[in-house]
Amino acid sequence: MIDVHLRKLRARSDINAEEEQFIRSLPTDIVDYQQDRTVIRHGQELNQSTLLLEGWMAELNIPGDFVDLHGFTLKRLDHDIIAITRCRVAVVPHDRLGEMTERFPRLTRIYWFMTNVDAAIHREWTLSLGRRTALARMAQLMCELNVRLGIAGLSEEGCYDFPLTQVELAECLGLTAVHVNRTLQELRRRGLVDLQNRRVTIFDLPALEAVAEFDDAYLYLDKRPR
Amino acid sequence: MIDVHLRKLRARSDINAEEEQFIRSLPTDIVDYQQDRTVIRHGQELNQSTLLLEGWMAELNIPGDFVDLHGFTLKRLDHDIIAITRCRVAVVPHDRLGEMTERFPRLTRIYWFMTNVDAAIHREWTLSLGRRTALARMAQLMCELNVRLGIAGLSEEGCYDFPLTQVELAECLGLTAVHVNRTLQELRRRGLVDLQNRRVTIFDLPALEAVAEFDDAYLYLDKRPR
DNA sequence: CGCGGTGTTGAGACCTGTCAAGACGTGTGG
DNA sequence: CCACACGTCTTGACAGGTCTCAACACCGCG
Repeated sequence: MIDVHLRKLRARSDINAEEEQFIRSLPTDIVDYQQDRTVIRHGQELNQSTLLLEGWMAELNIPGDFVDLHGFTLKRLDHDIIAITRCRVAVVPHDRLGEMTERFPRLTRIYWFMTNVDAAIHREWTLSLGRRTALARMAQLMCELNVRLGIAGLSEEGCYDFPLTQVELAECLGLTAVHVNRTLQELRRRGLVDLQNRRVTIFDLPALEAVAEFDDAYLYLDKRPR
Repeated sequence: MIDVHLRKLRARSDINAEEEQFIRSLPTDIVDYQQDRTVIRHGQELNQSTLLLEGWMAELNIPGDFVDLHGFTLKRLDHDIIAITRCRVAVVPHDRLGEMTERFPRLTRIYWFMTNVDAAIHREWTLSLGRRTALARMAQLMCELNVRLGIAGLSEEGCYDFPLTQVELAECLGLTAVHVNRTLQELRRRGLVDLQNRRVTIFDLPALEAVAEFDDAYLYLDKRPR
């Protein structure tokens, strides 16, 4: 179950057997959440982190993501995290992560790195919101998710499940639902991509990337010693 | 010189004598940059990080900020960093930071925490760009800088130096320079804040915070064990 | 069958961008 | 000292992207 997480790590860093074993020993519990459940409330004191195994959570967290790894050092979040779909998560107590920082410096750097990648994605969104039109932002989101879901093994030939409603999608993009609707129509009209029945189908990836001015540098997909 | 950085750390975490000594031993060099110099180019391979001691750098880095601490694990940046003013920095080789992760787990968690705070600030900006008007965004920027510069000892009674031109400010806020100009006039007209001669003067902080819907939770100013 | 959530469409308003021009200040060279 | 260039700030008129409000269609579900 946790393999999707290891896949995500290994897209950016090598993980040796000892490290893998430690990672696999991190969770103490597996918990399921119903759709629309508030999983983490902002301000709430945290002593554990949440590794998403199945389902989607707000802020576009997908399987394999450590949705509140930053909570390990922040000790509380300044935003809520909501289960967009029914979800299954692995619970990792902060004590274990603290132990990691004591015993596995390299793994610590790797997880530190992962939170920095999350931050880089948010920086890119900030740029996107400031400088791009709704069409380009939407296109970029589709491109980014195609890559991230591809790593998780959840995207095939430009098709992937996308469980957000247009209202939720609008919140992600800083738009209104009405404008999201019109933007989606425009993307379909141009033959780039379609979103129907909670599923994205990319017809013309190069053209979509061009509209989005997509450059995957900010996803840090190259392996380097960390 | 590095005291401004320690002040920033101590606003959020206790630092003991041994840790302080190690922090003070981190830099190997002090370097000056001229105004408008590109300090770090995106994509460039990094083996050192840059601790800003004096001056401002792009993305609103102020004295005390580790402008590319995330570069320690990312190994390259996806954006440039430019000296907005003449700057003085301390250079910290990644080897030393690597050593920190081996020998000082608590300090590692604290610096990890600091990059997560930077990320939280960017998340807040993302929200801001998506949901707030130009007026509210500008107001929030002034509020945030008042707090951050206050910690650095560079703000007094709501007055602080602010070296950005309106063009640069526009880039930060995702606006045009023309609209920044009009927004500044509106803020002044309302008696909230003024920006003249590269200096911000806040007349009515509570009202400014109200316009900005400012809540400093995302700056994580409370001390907790990390 | 009715209801709520979701998706779709239209009309008009508003915020912000674009383009263009001028004012002001500062430093440089003659 | 003046003339000039340049960056920055300011203002105006207009265009365009996005929002708001409202209404309606569709659909799964109780």
